[in-house]
Amino acid sequence: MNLETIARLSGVSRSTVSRVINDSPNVRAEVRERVIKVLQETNFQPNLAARGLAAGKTKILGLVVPQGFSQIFIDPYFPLLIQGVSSACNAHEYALMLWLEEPKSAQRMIRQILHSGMIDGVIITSSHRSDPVTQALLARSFPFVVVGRVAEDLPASYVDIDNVSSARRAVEHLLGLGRRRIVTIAGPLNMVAAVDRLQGYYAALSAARIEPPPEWVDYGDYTQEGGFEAMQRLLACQPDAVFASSDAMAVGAARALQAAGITVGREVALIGFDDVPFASHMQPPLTTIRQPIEALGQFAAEMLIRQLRGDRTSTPAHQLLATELIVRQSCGAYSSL
Amino acid sequence: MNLETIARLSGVSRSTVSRVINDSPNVRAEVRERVIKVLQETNFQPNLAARGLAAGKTKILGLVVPQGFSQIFIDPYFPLLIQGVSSACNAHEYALMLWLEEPKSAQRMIRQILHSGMIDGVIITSSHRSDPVTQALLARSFPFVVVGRVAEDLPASYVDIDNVSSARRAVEHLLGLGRRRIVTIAGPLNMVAAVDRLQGYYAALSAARIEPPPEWVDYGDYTQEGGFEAMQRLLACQPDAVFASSDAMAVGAARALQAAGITVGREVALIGFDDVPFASHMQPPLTTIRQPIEALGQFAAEMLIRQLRGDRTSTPAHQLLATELIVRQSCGAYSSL
DNA sequence: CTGAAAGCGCTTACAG
DNA sequence: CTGAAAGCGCTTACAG
Repeated sequence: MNLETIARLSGVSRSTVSRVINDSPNVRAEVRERVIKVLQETNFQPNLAARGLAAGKTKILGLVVPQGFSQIFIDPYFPLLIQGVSSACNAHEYALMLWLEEPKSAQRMIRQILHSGMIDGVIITSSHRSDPVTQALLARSFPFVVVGRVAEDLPASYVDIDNVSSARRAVEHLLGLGRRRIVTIAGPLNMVAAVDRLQGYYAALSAARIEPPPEWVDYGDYTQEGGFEAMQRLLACQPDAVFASSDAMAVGAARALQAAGITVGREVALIGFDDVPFASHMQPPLTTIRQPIEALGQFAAEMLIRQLRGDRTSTPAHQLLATELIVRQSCGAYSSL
Repeated sequence: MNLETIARLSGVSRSTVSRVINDSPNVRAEVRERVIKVLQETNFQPNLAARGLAAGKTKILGLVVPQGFSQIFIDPYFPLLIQGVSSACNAHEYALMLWLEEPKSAQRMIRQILHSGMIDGVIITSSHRSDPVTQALLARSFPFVVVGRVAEDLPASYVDIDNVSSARRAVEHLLGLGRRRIVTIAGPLNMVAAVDRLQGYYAALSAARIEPPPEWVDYGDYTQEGGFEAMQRLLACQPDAVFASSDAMAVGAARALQAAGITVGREVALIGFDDVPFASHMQPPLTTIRQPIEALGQFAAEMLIRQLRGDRTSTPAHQLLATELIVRQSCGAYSSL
């Protein structure tokens, strides 16, 4: 079953069938209808390999998931993101290829993406100047979109949440509950999101005319252990609230607080960031900021598809999605219940 | 950069380069070496679209994830499975395409898989006789492997755990702890795994010369709510132990028990199945059976690749992987601690 | 063991 | 608006 067959069945040339399939305007309406009818009757699917070869377009998108990501299995970030990308692909008749980065496979992955002639564009979920994948994509001006904000001077489109204002909102919630000695466990500052969340923390305190001493800020690596250790150090500040910039670190912090005989939600209010499923099952359930992960994937795919349709030289697009404050018991808002 | 270029650089014909790339034996050793050297120097990647068109092979595998799957996000089954498939693909130089089933997209997905000329073979993660995807694959004898046992009379290769013996092991653990009134919450019996786990339950009791009355067996839909409701009904049997055939249902069961004032791990021992991350965070932590999910994905991909290399008419292969009993507090083994 | 040539199924200037 | 023809980059009988 190929174009030639469809052409014969509908009494036109192969070229015309191709035009109909690709929505070219240069087809007479009645001819178009005739061909479309045959197309539907035969349930025809053009051979993507041939199309890829002839036109340089395959209607296949790639998604690159960095290494560490898929290892944090308590966190459904990765499946939700895939879900979003996949549903956008479905909606736009694209197919999806997936690469989970492995230690030694980056070079081959780059080859497969850039030189296989198989992929129209790619979504990557982390990007910094030294990232070899980003490098390669930029060097060949291969179309791509990043999930997560990138440095200003990298000419790349991205989709992200507004980490600054989301973190600010979290801290403002604590302020609204009367908390004043609010410390924070920030993430690794080589990650853009970590920097932004810390900035949001400062912004909220500053607006409340609170100037946090340097000791109020400690750092973790986004893991429970990191949160636990940071919290132990922060206890010396005698905080009445903690903003942890990931739920995982909040879990660790809660453990450290409990170990010190402090009741979370009463003596110390605790707020996280992400809203992983486990957050609602903690004791006490964790107040946190929910990211629209699936939507991030969806918007990234749609941004990429738009970029593939239009001219590639257009200015990089940036899109920030809204987050949601999820109030549970750990911040003490319901402590009287 | 194409075969022609490589041919010129190494002083041979395009055909010979192709033979070297595809490990054809019909190349003189010194010529082969010369070509390989150029290949490495240029970091050449053959155009997969062209190869797909010419040879009908692309070195791309497909993975189909059924709908409900990706919605159970507390369960890392899906990311782990992808991880396994992906790492096998990396090891064998295959690339991976992914489809998450959506309500209306099955037909297009089938078209993309079967008729796009893009995919050498596909891994599907559920399969029953009426499944349209399975139907289509069988009808066209498209190469595929199933994760999860399929009915005897379906000529399909599969990888699975041994659900019967794993469930039996779980129930034997309860028996070994002196429990005798062991009830079970089975899964939906239209799922092969649910039937098998129930059979394992019967086998263990039968070997212990216990004949469970029909009331001891109730059913859930693998969700927490289902487990909660089933447990409420089972309370009338005055059980001293419960085998829930999924962790999610075990969580629901624990809640129902606690609501009835029963201490899990003391008055009633509880054991689950799956070992989702949440299992270890429950109160009390859940004893359960751990599945080697990542290995399932890996073995499925390798089985498929083997099938693609060999003749397709060989007998379907079946492979069962071992599970592990993870003993925590919910079964009461440590209740004296 | 090696090369020239046909062909895989599309798209797309080009000519009409 | 439509068709004949070239060409995308490979693989693979075929001939030597």
